[in-house]
Amino acid sequence: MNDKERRSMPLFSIGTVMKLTELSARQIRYYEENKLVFPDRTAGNQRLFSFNDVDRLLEIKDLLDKGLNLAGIKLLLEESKGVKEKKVTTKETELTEKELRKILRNELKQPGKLGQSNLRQGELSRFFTNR
Amino acid sequence: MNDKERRSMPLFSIGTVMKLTELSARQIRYYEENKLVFPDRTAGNQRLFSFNDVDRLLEIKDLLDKGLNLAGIKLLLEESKGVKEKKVTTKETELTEKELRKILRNELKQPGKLGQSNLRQGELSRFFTNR
DNA sequence: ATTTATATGTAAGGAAACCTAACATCGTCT
DNA sequence: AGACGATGTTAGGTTTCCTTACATATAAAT
Repeated sequence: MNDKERRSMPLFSIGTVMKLTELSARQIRYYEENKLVFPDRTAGNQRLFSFNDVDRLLEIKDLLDKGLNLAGIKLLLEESKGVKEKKVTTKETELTEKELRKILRNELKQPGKLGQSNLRQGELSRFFTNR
Repeated sequence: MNDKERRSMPLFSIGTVMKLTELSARQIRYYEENKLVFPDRTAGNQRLFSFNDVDRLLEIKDLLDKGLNLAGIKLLLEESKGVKEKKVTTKETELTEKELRKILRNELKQPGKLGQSNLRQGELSRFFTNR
């Protein structure tokens, strides 16, 4: 079992994730609905989250606090996820990318804000795993 | 949040622990009943296990495979838990300790056996935490 | 060879946690 | 005012978990 596997193991119920991230169940499910996280499911269809999922949720929370909207966050997360898939940068994607720039310019002009959560982005996996 | 806290954080449902340890719910609850593990509880009385709890269960499983009984395992785990509390080694404790020796002598004479679980004792926390 | 004790399985009834879907609300942008 | 995005809340249903009790298999003691 390597580290990658460990961090993507489905371990946590939504209740535990709520405490870990201080997000509501509604929020977590809404982010999933918008393709920002992809928790596993039990045989009975209940969500099971991994360390990676929790980290991702903390990141989402952080970016929301900074004024981004979910569409922008999704693009950011996809982008950072690797420069792969560089092939078909369709018009559609181009538009949304332009949108992102606009959003970043428009919304990120009020820097700082506050946005302090119980756990910070990346902290969970740093704490619990070996890299 | 230090490492000790991390490892004792109540995180896992019994369902997750079952998969992690390959023990049945019955077994896990029975070990708790016999004071071998002490999982937390949610507000609604459902068990929540920490990394330490899971490690402990793996250790129990290992020792059971080696032929020890729960009483012996309990003594072993308490003993290794620190040489503190050395004060009142009551007659009662002495007897049970003598008992343990006997059990160890009697039952541990068939060494090896097999006892290979999915995860080995201590492995979980080694994998998931930084020490 | 019974009896006794230990460890585990299984079933029943109930409670907690979770699920989806729908509607409500609140703030921001147009 | 209206539309949209993000979240709250509620309802009805399902899954998971709880305790308790009884059954069983193996090993130990009588």
